[in-house]
Amino acid sequence: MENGKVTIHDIAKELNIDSSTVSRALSNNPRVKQKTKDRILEKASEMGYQRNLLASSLRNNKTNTIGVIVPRISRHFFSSAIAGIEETAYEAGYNVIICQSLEQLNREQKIANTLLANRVDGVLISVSMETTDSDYLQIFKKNGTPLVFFDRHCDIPGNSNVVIDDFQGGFDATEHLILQGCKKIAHFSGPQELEIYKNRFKGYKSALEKHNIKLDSNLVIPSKLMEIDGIESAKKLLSQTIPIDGIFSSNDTAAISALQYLKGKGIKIPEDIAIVGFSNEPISSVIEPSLTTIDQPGFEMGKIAANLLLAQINDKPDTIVAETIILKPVLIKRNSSKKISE
Amino acid sequence: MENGKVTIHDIAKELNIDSSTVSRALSNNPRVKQKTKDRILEKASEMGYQRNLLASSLRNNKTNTIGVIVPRISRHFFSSAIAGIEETAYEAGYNVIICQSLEQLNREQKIANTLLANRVDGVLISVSMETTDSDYLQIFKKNGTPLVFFDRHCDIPGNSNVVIDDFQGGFDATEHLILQGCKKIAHFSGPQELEIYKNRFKGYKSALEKHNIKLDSNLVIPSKLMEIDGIESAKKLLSQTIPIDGIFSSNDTAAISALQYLKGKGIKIPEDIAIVGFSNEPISSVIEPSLTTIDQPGFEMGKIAANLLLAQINDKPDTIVAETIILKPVLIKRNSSKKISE
DNA sequence: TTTAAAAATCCAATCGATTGTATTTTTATT
DNA sequence: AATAAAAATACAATCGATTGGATTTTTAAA
Repeated sequence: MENGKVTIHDIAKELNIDSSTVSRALSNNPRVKQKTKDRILEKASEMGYQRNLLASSLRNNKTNTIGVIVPRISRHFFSSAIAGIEETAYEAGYNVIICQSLEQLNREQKIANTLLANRVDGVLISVSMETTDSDYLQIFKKNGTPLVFFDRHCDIPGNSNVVIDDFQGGFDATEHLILQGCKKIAHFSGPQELEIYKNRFKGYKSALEKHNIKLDSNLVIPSKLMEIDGIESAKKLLSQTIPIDGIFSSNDTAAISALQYLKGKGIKIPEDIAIVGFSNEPISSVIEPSLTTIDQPGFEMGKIAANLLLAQINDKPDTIVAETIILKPVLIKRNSSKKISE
Repeated sequence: MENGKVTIHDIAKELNIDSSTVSRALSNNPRVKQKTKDRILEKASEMGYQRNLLASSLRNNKTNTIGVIVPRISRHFFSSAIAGIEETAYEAGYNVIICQSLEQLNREQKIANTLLANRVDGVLISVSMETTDSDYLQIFKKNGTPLVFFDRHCDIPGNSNVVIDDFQGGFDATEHLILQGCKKIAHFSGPQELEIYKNRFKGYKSALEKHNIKLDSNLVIPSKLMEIDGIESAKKLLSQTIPIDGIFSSNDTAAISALQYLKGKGIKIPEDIAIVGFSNEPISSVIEPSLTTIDQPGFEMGKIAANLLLAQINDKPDTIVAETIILKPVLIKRNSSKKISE
């Protein structure tokens, strides 16, 4: 009371009954008579009672909370995924704790520990660019806390993932450029330790191969695909004096900054160089020329991932089966790659 | 142990000592001999011990966690503010729970209750567009939980706020249009129950007055300033047959969708109609023509708001003084308003 | 060696809600 | 009215960490 918080004991004292009866009344347990329930409920609201979830969770060994770790909440794909996660979780009576690693491994590790210390019932994660070593994630298995990857996943046996078909996405993006007439297609690749970037690169290679274009490793520029990296990669390409006519970037961020840089250098997009990105960030439809890209269904991925996680939380530990759900990517054709009018 | 979670009692049993000694050792209490501490610490890490923060917080009546409620995490301004909040909070040893109201009052209320039930030590809030009645926020005072507003605030006596000078921002935006030669300036206004939109509107009126332009209430279009509202508002303006030559929108979202709509209608921006937005979302620098807008220092606001909140958390309840910190807005001149080359 | 002081450790209550078991009260039956 | 059955409520332990006070052990001084 003094600290402003009313407990079931305060209510019990006021009504001269036992706190266990109050507890049962508040959770509508049939062991309490309706008349008593009414008295308790009224007194509770009169006193401004609010259940202490810390005590409740401690006793029940369940927090009804799931944690979400993403690189950054400001990225449209991730905020869409979070929206999907929240919708699913709220419907099932779960709360969601959102955390961002800011692409830093050490932050990601700290967050994971904090979530576990707070005894979340499960965690959804899309790992940072630095998470090339996923050993630390073993702690989830040790703790018996379900973990589900979405989008940026690690290849951990026995773990569930929700991803899009990155290989197909990379293939479609690259083939699209080829069909538009590009012969010398560069690729902005992300950290190859991450499955998604590895697979997008594989898709790129496969499309080239299909169309009998030889892979030129000088045209593959690895980076972390940040804004600055797009510019640096574009510079590098220009300095190489190999005349390229297309770029497939593993994300929109780098594609957009490269596009702006190249435009500033007087290079015509798409006439001189066609560009395709990946993710379909909102900015990609606004920039001029608008950016051709691969759409990732963030909201849907979030919902599916949350459903998978909730299933694991409610299943018995032995019953859990690892699932990997692969969604289809969709090529969004815009002006940055329009060499041929259809 | 069976559920995978090691407790201090498990460690105590292993070492044949009391759990209170383990607890003290883990928090480096001088009452425990160094040699014992070493044994305990080693055993703890060997067993994979992790402090149960639920139990700890319950006992200490402190969670070292603050809650943040924003309309949407995907808005650049808010994610910047969150970054500032997190930086400040982490440095001070606090965790942050991020929640989004999605501009819905009932969601905002639920979130507030959940945060209180989870016994966060304090809350930072930027209210939804629907929060025209802030009565429910009284629960924070009743609970003794510090609450600090940032950006979208309510006028609650005794509460601290961190805002920018919205009046000045509205004034600067409008005067800028006037100085560019606009005579008929429309205004997209937000919900007038929210202080920020009221003040931006006041700034608009004041600038008109200063330059002897009569306010035409037909040119003031109220809405929730969502993407769709920008388009609807633009349509409405065009249908009125009053020839306008400038628009000051209370946010970038509506400004941008209006700009795109008008462009689609063959109207030249800025030659026919000049546009100024508010917030400096990243997209505003990419769109063509780039959008003149008012920059809001989100990161800085987040840091200041978090510092205010932390001070309140650590102060004695009687010592708390309500503060309202007003930051200066900055006009970012871009092409959407460039009628006169300087 | 005795004894006081200091250091180290243990005991037990507490935080607030939950729940199995025990007890009391009410209702129904004879 | 007596008694069994059922309903309602009370008691007490528990979840895991913390902490004031009591007890034991160690160290130092006499």
